[in-house]
Order: sequence, then C-alpha cells, then structure tokens
Amino acid sequence: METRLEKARKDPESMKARILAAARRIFGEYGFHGATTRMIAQDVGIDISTLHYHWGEKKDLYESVILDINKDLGQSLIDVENMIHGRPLAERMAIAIDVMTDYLFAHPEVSNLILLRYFGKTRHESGLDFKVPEFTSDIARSMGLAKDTKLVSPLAMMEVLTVMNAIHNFISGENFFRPMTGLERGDYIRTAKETLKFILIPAFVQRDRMHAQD
Amino acid sequence: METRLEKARKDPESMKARILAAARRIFGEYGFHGATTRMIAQDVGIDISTLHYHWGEKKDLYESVILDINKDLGQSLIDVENMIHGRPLAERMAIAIDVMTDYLFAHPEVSNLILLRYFGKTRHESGLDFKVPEFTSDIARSMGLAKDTKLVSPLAMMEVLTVMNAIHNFISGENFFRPMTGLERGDYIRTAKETLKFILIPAFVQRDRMHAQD
DNA sequence: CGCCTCCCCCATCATATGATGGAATCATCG
DNA sequence: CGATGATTCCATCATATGATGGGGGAGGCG
Repeated sequence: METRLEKARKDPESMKARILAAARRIFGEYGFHGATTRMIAQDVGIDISTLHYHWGEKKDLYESVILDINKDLGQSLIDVENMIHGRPLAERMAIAIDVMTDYLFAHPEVSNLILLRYFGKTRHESGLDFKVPEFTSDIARSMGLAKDTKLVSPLAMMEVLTVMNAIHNFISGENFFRPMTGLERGDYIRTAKETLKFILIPAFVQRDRMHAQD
Repeated sequence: METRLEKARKDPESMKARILAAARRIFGEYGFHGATTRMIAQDVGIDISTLHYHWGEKKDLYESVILDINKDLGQSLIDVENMIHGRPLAERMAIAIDVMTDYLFAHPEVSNLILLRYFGKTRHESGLDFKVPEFTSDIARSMGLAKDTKLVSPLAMMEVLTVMNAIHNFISGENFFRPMTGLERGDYIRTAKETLKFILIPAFVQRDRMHAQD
C-alpha cells in the first residue's frame, strides 16, 4: 500500500507535497513545539483544516517529515559513498565534507531537524527514530573505521558522530554564527568547509599512516 | 540595584534560586516552547502563581536562565584559562577538553541551552544574546589563534566554534548517542573525551609546528 | 495582641493552538 | 447535464497554557 508520504514525494506540486515541504522548513526552524499547524498552513497559503485533511494530526505530520528527511539524507550518503569509493582516506574525507556540506546548505532543514532531535526532548515520546545508528555505521565502514557495519565499536561511532555533527553545526547554526563572523553567505560556506577539512582530516590521516606502518 | 538574578544566586536555598535551577533544567531539556511554566512549577513543587510572583512572565524567567548560564560558563572558561596558562598547545587543549567536558557533563543544561539557542528559533525575538562572540574571541586568543581578542579572524572564530560545539554535542546528545553505543555513563564520558582529543588536537598542533619552523 | 509585609496557593480568566463538522467548490465520469 | 467523490474553507469546539486577583498564613514589630 502506498503511504501518504510516498504519494507526496512522487508529485512535488501536489498539495500533500507542498504541505510537507513547508512542514520541513517550519519544524526545522522552530522545532516541534515551536512550530504551529497554523504557521505551516499559512506558509503554504491554505487553511489548517486542509492541512489536517491531508496529514492528520500534528504529530503524524512531524513524523512524516522525519521519515522524509531520513530518505533524503540516506540517499545523499549513498551518493557520496559512490563518489569517493576507492580513493585514499584524506581525499575521501575532503570530498565527503565538500559534497555533504553543499547538500546540507541547500537543505538546511535536514541539519536543523536532526540536531533539534538530538538535543531537545519533546513532551510526548515519538517512538519513531532517526536511522542515525545505521547511517553512522555505514559512514564508519566507509571511513575504514570498521570492517563490518554490524561490528562498529563505540569509539568509531563517536568519531563518526563528531564528524557529522561538526558539519551539521555550521549549517544549522548559520543564523547565529554568520553574523558573528560578519561573512557573506558564500564566504561563510567556504570558510566552514575549509575549517571542517582543516580540523577533521589530520587526526584520521595520521592514524591511518601509523596503521599502514604495521 | 540588585537584580532578581543576583539575589537568587546568593542563596541557593531560596525559592527564587530553586525555581531558577528547575527552569534551567526544564528549559534545557525541552527548549523554550517545549517547556511550560507548569512543568517548572511542578518540578519545584509549587504553584505556577508562585513562579510568576518571583520571576514574572515566562520570557523573563527564560532570559534570567540565559544570563545565569552565561555567568557560569564564563567563569568556567576563566578557570580553565588559568589552569592551562603557559603550557604547550597540545597540553593546553587536552586539559581544556578534559576540564570543560567534566564541567559540562555535570551541568548538561548549559550545553543544552546553548545548542538549542544556536539551532532553534523562538517565535518572539528575544533581543537578549549569549556572550558567544566574547567567549569565542577569548578562547581564540587562548588557543593562540589571535593576538588580540578585538582582532579575531572569521576563520579563527569558526575553528573555535567547531571545537566548542564538538564538546557540547556529546553532552547535549547523550540521551541520543549513548544508547546507540551501549555504553555506561562513565564509559561514555571517557570515550567522548578520548574522541574529542583524538580528533580536535592534531590539526592545531600540526599547524603550530609548521609556524614554529618559520 | 493588632498590624504589617512577605510569601504562597486556589480559583479563575484570556488566549493560543490542535482539531473537527459541515457547507461550498471543483473535477471527473457516465 | 447530473451524480459522485475529492478537495478546500469557514465556523466552531476543546484543551493547554500563560497569566492574574484575592485570600490566607507565617513571621516580625509596635
């Protein structure tokens, strides 16, 4: 059976899809409790009852947004994986950082929603989870931190989380950080990439070289 | 004139202080919109009207919490600065990471509130800001990334933000990340420190050595 | 004691917000 | 066209939440 979410993703012009897109943005900016169905409806230019007609209650819409984000992020990770396959570690990481950063800056609500979910509770438990563990394991394998996605050590997971979160932080914190730096958006993005590559790559490359010596 | 906040900080047993402490926790967990005055009052074991009696409207209480957090964080940074003064860079960073991580794990609402403020909007503008720019500049100077706190380059600021945020992320994301790893709390904290030191230090040390060669 | 001030709670209000029912509109198809 | 179903909006409800007024009590002080 086709879910509402699948239907919405097929036709981006449909009302379902337009509501979903607006919900991604608004939930991403204000979080679950900070966003109101009225804000989302107004953003689309429709009545709230239309929103309820298509997506049911607020929590259902929110969970659909999370699923949607998950799909997009998972696809991006696959794309990156294919792009960097077979290259040396430093190059793999540099490309991954560049590509993921570009993707996320183009879809900042992805980073926003992920981080807000990490760091903020919601009054009612959602039961629904990000696929963070799977994604993290995949990246760990891709970075050569684990042989098998089933056997990723806690240390490796936390290393991956550090890298991914460092990227998300710059995207999601743009509204706060960019005014601090006084940079234009383009410069901010360039500097973010530069900073991320400068800080994140050397440690892994160094360890990689040491292991190669054995 | 003594502010309500100053009064509350003097006597931690006072009702004012107890409410403030609860507010730090609840706002930290749920964010501004996710937290309700009733939740905070219930946490203290008092009526909401008592809360309003001491702190006025919700937004005022929230801003007091932010000011309170700022003072605590600023003091911690000063403590760390004194502790690491004069040592070589790698050592300075390792100690700073250890000490700040311990402090923040003991007061996770500090990280929570900071990150939620970075990444989530609130419906009404607060006008009140974290002292993030000043703190960031101080750390930049302390890390040798700038001669003067008045002249910190955007690049240096973003490097500092990367480091600070990496720490906050592990504290604030514990509820999400620790179950992923299956670690006990103590092991989680240890692994977080290890990971942070492993990733964050080498890049700066490498660059420091290169500059020393000049 | 009588009065005052400070502090706290009960009852209540006002508004924001999630949600729904039913009418109106539009498209599709026989 | 006329029937049918899908979609949208208007009016309205129910609840959660922020906020307030007034009363009561504890303690200090004449």
